[in-house]
Amino acid sequence: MGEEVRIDEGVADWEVGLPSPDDLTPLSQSLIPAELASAFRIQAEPTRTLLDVNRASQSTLSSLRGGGGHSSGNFKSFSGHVDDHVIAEEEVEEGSDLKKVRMEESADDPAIDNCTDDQSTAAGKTSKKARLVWTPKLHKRFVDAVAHLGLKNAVPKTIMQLMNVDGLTRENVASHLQKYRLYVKRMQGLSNEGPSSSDHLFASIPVPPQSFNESSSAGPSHGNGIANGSHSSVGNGGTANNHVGMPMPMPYPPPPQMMPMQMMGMAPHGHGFQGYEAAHSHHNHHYQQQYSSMVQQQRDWSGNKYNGYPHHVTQNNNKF
DNA sequence: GGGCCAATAT
DNA sequence: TATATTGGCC
Repeated sequence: MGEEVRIDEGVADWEVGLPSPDDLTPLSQSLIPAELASAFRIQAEPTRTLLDVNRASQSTLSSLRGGGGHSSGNFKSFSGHVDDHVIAEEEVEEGSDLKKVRMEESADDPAIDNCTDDQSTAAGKTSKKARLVWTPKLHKRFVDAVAHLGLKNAVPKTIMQLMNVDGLTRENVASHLQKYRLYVKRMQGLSNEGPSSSDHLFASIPVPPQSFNESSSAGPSHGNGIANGSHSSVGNGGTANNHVGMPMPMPYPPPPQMMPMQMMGMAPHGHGFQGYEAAHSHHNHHYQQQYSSMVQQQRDWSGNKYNGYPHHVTQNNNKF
């Protein structure tokens, strides 16, 4: 507060301190090493000139502004503020796999005296927290996992294991699970009513019918109240809602063995994958959100095979 | 330690 | 707003 941005003859103060053009990787420069590109069958970008880049930018802009808008204006303006360091890469939902993009937060600026905190410390390693974005696909996997385990076993740890997603942590799942349970409870509560306008994500994927297997007897002597909620057991009684009687992903609990999903990567050979979900197509999803799927993170996603995406990022993507 | 949940932070 | 983190509790 109190910081004023003065604009003088087109030059704003905020420009001070920004890296000079020379320090930046020009857009016209390909960020993908040739070997990498060929490894992923990525067509080598024809060297672009600055002019090309500019032209492309303009056409992008005009298409965004123009009638090109697919849905109601829902695009993130880049003009805004760099809110949280989470930058999302648009995802092509159709048939495409998840992408994870890690943006390096130029946490630089040691110059900024009072860098209040954040997690400085850590010797140089500015590890910013990773924020996982639950894309429809990821969520689908999550729901499937929950469905496969009985409610009883659907705990963060097992869900996480079942999902078998590379950088996913128990905390990620726990957090999501918490929210998901709330959503499910709400839905069951008012057994008729569409989703509450929020949670488009959850609404787009039917919540699986209540536990099948899992002996109901085993009372969760544990503290949690989920199992024995006072609310009417949703059991079959619910009937009314549960929109589509969605075919269960899997009839019984045979180990689903989903194929590991790499959040960002995809097999070099492209679309052969996702067999599991492909089976049940509900073309009902029309999400109107930007599906930014990615995780911005700094920690090493141990287990990750690749890290980058052919798009940007990866500049200081060391170790290989 | 793991899990649940509510509240709170980012 | 969505996700993460924390604290209390079992």
